[in-house]
Amino acid sequence: MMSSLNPDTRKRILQATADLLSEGGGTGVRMSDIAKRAGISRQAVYLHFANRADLLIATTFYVDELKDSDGRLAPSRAAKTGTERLDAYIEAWAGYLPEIYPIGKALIVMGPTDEEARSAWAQRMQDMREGCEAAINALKRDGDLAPGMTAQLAADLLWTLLLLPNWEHLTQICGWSQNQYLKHMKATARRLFVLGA
Amino acid sequence: MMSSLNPDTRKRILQATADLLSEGGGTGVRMSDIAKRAGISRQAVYLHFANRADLLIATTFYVDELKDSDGRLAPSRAAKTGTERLDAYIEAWAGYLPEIYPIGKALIVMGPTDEEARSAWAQRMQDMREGCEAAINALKRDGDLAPGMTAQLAADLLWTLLLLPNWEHLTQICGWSQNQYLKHMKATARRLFVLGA
DNA sequence: CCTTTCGCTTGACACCGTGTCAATTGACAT
DNA sequence: ATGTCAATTGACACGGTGTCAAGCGAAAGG
Repeated sequence: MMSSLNPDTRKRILQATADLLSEGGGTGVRMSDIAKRAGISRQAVYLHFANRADLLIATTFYVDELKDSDGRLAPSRAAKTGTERLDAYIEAWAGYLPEIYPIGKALIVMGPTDEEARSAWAQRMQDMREGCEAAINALKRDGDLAPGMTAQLAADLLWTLLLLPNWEHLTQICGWSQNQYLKHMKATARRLFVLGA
Repeated sequence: MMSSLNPDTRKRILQATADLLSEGGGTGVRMSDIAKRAGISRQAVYLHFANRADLLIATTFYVDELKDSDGRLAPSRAAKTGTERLDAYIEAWAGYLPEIYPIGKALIVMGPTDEEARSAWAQRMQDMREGCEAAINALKRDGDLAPGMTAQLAADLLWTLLLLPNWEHLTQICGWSQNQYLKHMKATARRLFVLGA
């Protein structure tokens, strides 16, 4: 339907969106700003994307592709022990977070007023939960899940712990570096979920 | 400055705001909705509150007063051991969360576009951090802080763990009951912060 | 060389929610 | 009766999203 349009222009829009969101921390970016940055008219943006939510969602995929986001998960899948898998998964996610943060924040911000944006982000979070479950299940398979922890409970907790707003809070309000985030999330997860840690 | 206006009307506005936010989960409440519910004109709301952020902030105080929010903290302050204090603080906060949730969410949602809303909520979170620090410090005083934990690190983690979006996520997405939230947060905090737990 | 098509531009406009303003009403006091 | 005062009414500006119609320039095809 929109296949007749210039794919270069489309890419410039996506890049402009990603850039502006990064600069603005995921907020305060209007359609007109994006158009200006891409060097086209505001209306031309609507020739390529139905609306703002649509554009933001397309930008998440653009960023994923650009940064090879799922290549990042390979070490986690390759891990032998559950503990290794937990570590590797947190490492992958922690690396992904700063990349997806601006656009993720933008989606979260528009969530309350836009069902499309809300459900697109919710879908990503569901995917992320599967990673958490897989790590926890590997732990359980090894008999290394901490006592008093069901797989369900542990997955819920790990999932919640790793949510983007927590990363934002720890790095921006508490002043943690990315390395500290990674280190402390790994230590926290071990302590919470791994038997005798 | 606005003291000449009818205090009953002011109260009706605040109550209408609190009610509507509760019903709407903190989103989708417009000035006109509030006015209608309070039985006055939209403009009359502006006679009592300078703007939407102002009204929301006043509503937080109204709710605090209505629910005796700081009376809730007494058990925490009275706790003898650090572990007791940690438990009591989480209990107090967990009881507060469902009450403040709708209006807190509304403030969070408008944060990105309204500095007044943003900083009002940030202030509440700073106050909450002091409670976290006090509990952690009591633990440290008792020599019961888990090894590898500095007071700073533990306070950051506890603070983050208890943030409103996490409560929202656990109760609304993961389906935890309020009792489960309370129980698992206490268990998680003990496991993370208390020596040999 | 003329015409069509295509990707984009230009400018106007509707909609929504917030916030502002001026004129007015109706009740209650002095 | 006069004034004061809370609140009403209706109009309007603004900013951001989304829509529409007309036009323009370059490239392609006869």
